[in-house]
Amino acid sequence: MEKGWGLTVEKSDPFTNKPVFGFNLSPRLNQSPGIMFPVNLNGREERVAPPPADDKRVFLGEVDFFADKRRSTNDTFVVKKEDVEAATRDLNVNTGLQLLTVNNGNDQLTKDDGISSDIKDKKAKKELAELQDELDRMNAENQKLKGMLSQVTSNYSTLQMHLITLMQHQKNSETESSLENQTVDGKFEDKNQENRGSIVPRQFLELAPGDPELSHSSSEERTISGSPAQNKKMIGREESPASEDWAPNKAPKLNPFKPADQPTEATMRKARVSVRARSEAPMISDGCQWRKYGQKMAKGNPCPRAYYRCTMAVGCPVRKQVQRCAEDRSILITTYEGTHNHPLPPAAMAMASTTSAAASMLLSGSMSSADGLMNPNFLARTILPCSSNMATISASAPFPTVTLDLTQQPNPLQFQKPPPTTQFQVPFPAAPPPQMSQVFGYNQSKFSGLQMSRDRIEAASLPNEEQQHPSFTETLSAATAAITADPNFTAALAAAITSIIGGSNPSSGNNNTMANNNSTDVNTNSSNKTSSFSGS
DNA sequence: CGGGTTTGACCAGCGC
DNA sequence: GCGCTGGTCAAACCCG
Repeated sequence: MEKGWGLTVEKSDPFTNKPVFGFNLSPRLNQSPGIMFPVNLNGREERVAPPPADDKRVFLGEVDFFADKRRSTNDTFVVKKEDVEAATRDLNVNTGLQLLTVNNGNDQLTKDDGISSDIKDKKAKKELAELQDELDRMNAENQKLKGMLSQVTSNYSTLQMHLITLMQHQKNSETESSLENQTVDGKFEDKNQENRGSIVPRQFLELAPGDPELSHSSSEERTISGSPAQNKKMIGREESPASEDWAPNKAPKLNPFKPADQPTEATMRKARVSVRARSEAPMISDGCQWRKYGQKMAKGNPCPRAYYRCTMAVGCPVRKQVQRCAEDRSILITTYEGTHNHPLPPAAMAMASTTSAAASMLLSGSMSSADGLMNPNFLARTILPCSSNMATISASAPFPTVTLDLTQQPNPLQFQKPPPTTQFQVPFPAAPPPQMSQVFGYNQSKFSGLQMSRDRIEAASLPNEEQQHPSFTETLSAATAAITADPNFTAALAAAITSIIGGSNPSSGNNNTMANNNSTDVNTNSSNKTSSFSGS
């Protein structure tokens, strides 16, 4: 090879701006630039087909292959100066590649003069590259095994929950008819009907601990907890006098179902909905009345975590935790747990519906499809296909948690160019077991509507009645906007969830009699959003 | 004075 | 068994 210029060519990823590959060119690069590039790889020449002018991806893939090979050698090849100029010109014209460096031929010659040291250097670098490749392979294998372990664990949990659910449903079927006839008046029966169409799955409501009506607890049963000392002795601290009104703690005792049902109930009760929103206020106003009952410093976060319980009714089991995000203290993380057992003003009812719906959505989704829980991210994408960056589901947390991240605006591109359709698969099988629809109190079409929000986006212009549901994009955008404008975001958030679930009007829920209540906590704008989002 | 907050103590669960 | 951590309790305190 004669003296000349070394030529190193790299191409950057147009999105990340990072080099995605690079290679050295031989002196004969300019021979047939429009057809084949002679590329010198590890001492031998190969020819690389130039990319189709309109398809960069093909080219990227092809050259990526060579880029891998290039890692095993740091050869720099020598070309003539005039060839460099021609090659550069041809490259720019034919491929859009950029000439990054041109090595001076004299420097190259100096390197070539020390043949032995150069060979040693090459050998060492080659070994290093091989070790690096080996390390990469091991890392990849490790990640693969981790993923497999996670899947197996999740799958086990899913199957376990599924089994418990089926068992409970069987018991429900056995006891339902008799229980429905035992209502003191027609009140429960009416609400029961409403619950079936509510966004809150009936099972979830039934399991709402301490709910005197929805849990079918008779007044006599409710008074059982009036013996704190006894309860504390029998069940432990959770039945302490101070917590006697805390339905979650006494639910196992009051539940008419058999002990075999309790694991499911505990899981349902522990489902949580976490909302991340930017707020300078110490606590988000969500329409409920809360009493602070504790504060702790949580590990890994310099900001204390505050514990609140709902005080709108004696014995309401709903709790929430409020903590600022350690990374960004302008973000307030509010975690809700439980279901209200009392009438609520519209704003509070919206949040109650939100948390219940989101929690039940998580639980029902995970229990209905092993595939869903096997990959929590997949489940999250499936539940909220248009907002994978806004809603996440944690299956590994101590309690299943839905996290709604409302700190950022949705990415418009994400909705205009959705991911491949495989990510939009409905977690339910095409024909879900009939007991599933019954157990969770909503029909498949509603849940399917949740999955079809992308279709709604695409067909938003059609004046079809069924498409008048706002897409999740629209809803969440509006919700986020509402939060930005007003920390009292309950209705907007509820609207988002409600829309996802299938557009059940919150006012048709079990507390619809409160819809006309005048609550000072109700934000007018938010209320309007609620009604408009769930209008159909 | 009633209701809410603060804060140290207590308990349960979990990992080592 | 021990220590750590999260969750809760409850007396003391604060405030309107």
